[in-house]
Amino acid sequence: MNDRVRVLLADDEHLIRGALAALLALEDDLTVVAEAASGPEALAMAAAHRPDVAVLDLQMPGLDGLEVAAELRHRLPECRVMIVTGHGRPGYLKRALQVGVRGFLPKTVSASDLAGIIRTVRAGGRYVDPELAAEAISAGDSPLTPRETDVLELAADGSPVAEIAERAALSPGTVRNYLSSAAGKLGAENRHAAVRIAREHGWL
Amino acid sequence: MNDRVRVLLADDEHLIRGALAALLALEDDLTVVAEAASGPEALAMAAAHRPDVAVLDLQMPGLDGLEVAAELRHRLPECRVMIVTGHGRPGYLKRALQVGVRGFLPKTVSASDLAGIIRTVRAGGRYVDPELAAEAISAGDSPLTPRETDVLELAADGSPVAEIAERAALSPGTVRNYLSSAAGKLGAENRHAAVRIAREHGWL
DNA sequence: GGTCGGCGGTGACAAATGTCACCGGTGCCC
DNA sequence: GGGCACCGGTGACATTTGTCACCGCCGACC
Repeated sequence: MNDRVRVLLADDEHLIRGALAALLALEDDLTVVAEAASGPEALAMAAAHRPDVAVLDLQMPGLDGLEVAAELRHRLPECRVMIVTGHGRPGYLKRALQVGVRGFLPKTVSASDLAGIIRTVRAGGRYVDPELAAEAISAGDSPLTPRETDVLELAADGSPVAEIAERAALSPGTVRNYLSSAAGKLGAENRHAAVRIAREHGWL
Repeated sequence: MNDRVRVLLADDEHLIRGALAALLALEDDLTVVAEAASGPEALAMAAAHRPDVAVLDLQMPGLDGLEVAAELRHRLPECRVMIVTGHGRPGYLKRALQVGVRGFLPKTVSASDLAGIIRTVRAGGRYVDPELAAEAISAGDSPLTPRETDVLELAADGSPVAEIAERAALSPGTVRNYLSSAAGKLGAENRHAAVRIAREHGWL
């Protein structure tokens, strides 16, 4: 395999994306074949340029990195996907691995590390930042049922129960039961603290 | 002035900081004399290297960009300060200008723009991203009194009123009055929605 | 001096919320 | 078939909360 590694770079922050592209261009065996500033754009560029490795920012307009990764898995199975994140909460990592992401790292790594990881992933390997991995493991799985998670998510903006019930097409009593149960499982004093705790663990 | 512009770069994300340093190094008239990964480190490096321009990320461990900017203003008045932010909420901009920041821009600008803005700021000019400026102006000032803001901040983690009252050394009744007043001013249905709205406007 | 806004407080009341017990239905697994 | 967990719901109850009126005390401003 003497071809250069074809890389797709997706990040909504031009400054970072441009800088990254410049740095990766310094590596002899890497070529940035496409750049994107949003989720949908990343998908389009991937389809057009068929990169070997896609480096996706977690937070992007339109579709976030995980959604793009899930799509890419179906549309371009041979393309390896890596997620780069600013300040990553655990939970994202787990979801990322579930959609077939091969690399997951914070932006605190150095550029030369990034290049090395791209090569590793290209060769079929995996890389997960040790610190994020440790956090994810210690955080564990969400104790909430799917429905509890849904309702808690609807409660996230501080809406009163009546509104949540309407949006969830549930009885207000049921909503309160779910919220009470969720708050109990999370050790929160009320649903609002529960939202915060779930957010911190990446369960929301 | 044929000296090169001495730049301090502070960002907790190595990847970005390194990439930025590499890009700025390509400019003939700019020199990155120091890098920092945290607020306190930024202050130390600034004191040691006395840069002409400090480029600070808004969110950093220890002290955030605004706090560093405020300190620098006293300790190194001749050093111009610029703030770079990922996804900036309005309100930060206003506070930034109040502590004497000369440039305020999102990370969506290009590297060449950044270099140009560094030169502008170095020459005594100012630069504020037009989009952020528009948001800040339309957002306007906080309608909350200082005390209301304090109490709302204590309510931000979802604590019950009794706990807020204790932490604020206030009577529970007074706390409820402040929260009610704040929610009214912000058009929120309850204090939790009020917290969210205040956050979105950068008033918290 | 008077007015006004912010601060801190009290008391009372209505509404929202949290909590518990309990119901039926479903699907899964042993 | 019997457990068991999840879903959706009802009703009752105590607590928390939001809301309002009203109090005094400052300090600023006219």
